[in-house]
Amino acid sequence: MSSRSQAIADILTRAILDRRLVPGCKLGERELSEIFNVSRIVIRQALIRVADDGLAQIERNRGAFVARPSMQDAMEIYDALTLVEQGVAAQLMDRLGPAGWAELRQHVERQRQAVASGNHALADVLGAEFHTVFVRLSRNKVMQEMHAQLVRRTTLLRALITADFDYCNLLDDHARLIELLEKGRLKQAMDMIDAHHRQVVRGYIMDRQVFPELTPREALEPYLLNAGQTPEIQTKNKTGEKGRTGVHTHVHAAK
Amino acid sequence: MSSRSQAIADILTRAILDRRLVPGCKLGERELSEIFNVSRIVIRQALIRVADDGLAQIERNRGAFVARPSMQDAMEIYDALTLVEQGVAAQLMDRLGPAGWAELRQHVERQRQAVASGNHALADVLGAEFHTVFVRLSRNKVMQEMHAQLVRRTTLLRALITADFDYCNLLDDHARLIELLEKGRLKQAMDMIDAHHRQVVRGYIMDRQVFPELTPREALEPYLLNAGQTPEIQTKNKTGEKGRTGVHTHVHAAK
DNA sequence: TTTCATTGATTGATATCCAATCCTGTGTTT
DNA sequence: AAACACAGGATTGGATATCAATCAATGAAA
Repeated sequence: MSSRSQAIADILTRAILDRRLVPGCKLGERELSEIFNVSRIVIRQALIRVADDGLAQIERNRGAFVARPSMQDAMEIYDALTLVEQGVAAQLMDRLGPAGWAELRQHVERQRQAVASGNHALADVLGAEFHTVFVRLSRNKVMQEMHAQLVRRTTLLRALITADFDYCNLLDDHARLIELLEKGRLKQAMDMIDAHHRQVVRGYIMDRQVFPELTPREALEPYLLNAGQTPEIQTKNKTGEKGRTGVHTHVHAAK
Repeated sequence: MSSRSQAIADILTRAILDRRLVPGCKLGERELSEIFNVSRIVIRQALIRVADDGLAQIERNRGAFVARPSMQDAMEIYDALTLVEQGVAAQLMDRLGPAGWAELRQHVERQRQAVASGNHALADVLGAEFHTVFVRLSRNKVMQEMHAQLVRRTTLLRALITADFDYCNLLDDHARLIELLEKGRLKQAMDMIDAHHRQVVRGYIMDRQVFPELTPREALEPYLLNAGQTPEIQTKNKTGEKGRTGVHTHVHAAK
């Protein structure tokens, strides 16, 4: 197993992507160290990792906060995502074998079945996963990691916008993309990817107020099930928190 | 000013890219902490940053080493770089204004003058910088950072290969790329980028033995000029290193 | 009411200590 | 002599306590 700071960074990442830790939420070292029952140093290392991934930002002498990407950031992220997926599409058109196309079609089919059976949660996951599978078929780990990071950041964006529609569930887009690529119509496929993402960005309204839904402790509790072996700490916290538990703004105010 | 660990990570990165710290070189925490005169924890945080960037790898309970990318890694990195630069080329063809084209041409011209005046060092830097300028003109910070990371990794690769030719100095390629893009010949431009990179990878011979050219202390000394204020530590090290200074393999043996 | 100063809290960083793990050298056994 | 086992050293991963620097918020003074 890797280091504990990596494990904690993974949990924080999950919590952010699950929108349990919302953009602007303060990630205090002491608070997190008490939650995970580790020292502040491990937390710092975890925060460095999360910040390097673009999901948090560290301000000197102020602390770490869940990232609040701007509209400009959103456009840049989607532009980059478009670029990567278009490039992968071009590569796959040349290099992908029958087994690969079959896997893609099978994935879409599974999602179709999920939609048909009313399992919207699964359909959502499969819809988002399509892009990941798509890139994985390029058999390029470097590109996979780059793409995955971009996807994580788009997922974070979805905490800041009013999502009118589930863009990932556009089954038709995915199915048509496969069809176009197999027929060698690269230009049309790339335009579709571009339109796909442009449509999403156009729907963005980023002035939505983000307010604290959960405290970090509440947000992170579900991820600690396996490692929770110190109720003593929790009681200690309850008794030791004194008066500062009252009103706690967990949202980083815009400057 | 950012944190100390970030500054040290930057220095380590520079030293790796300058090939003063060669692939496989062990980056011991204690040794680095003595070199930079900081605590081991700061070094750990710096190493995490460098490793996240792909220039080092951390093995649990064994320590950090300068990354030794495989031939497979090299191909994937260049594939990704090709993909990104092709995508940027396509974007620039649509969106770049006259000022942008002028900047590109001016950059090539400056490199041409450097070559003409025999300043090969400057020509090298400008040649490598061309790709960076190219991507910067996309005005997409996300993509810029992604591209910069890929470039750093290719730079690391050059420590592992026998560089028969200076691929970045192919002035003609750069000039022709601009010309093609301005004329709207996207397909040809993209093929040129692909050929450019493919040519480089084909020239790679990665079974070159990497042997320790410098100890970390020697490698990092030039970067410490501004912050060097503790000769006391150095003398203490000299007297305190005892017998383990003898033969020290700085190269991580291949498994 | 505005400005300034003090105080409290948090971060950045150090030093020291301990446990776990890896590497190595030595000694023993076959 | 070769293979194995074991013990010790060295290094990493981590905890804890402590201190300085900085930010934020409160309260006092003009």
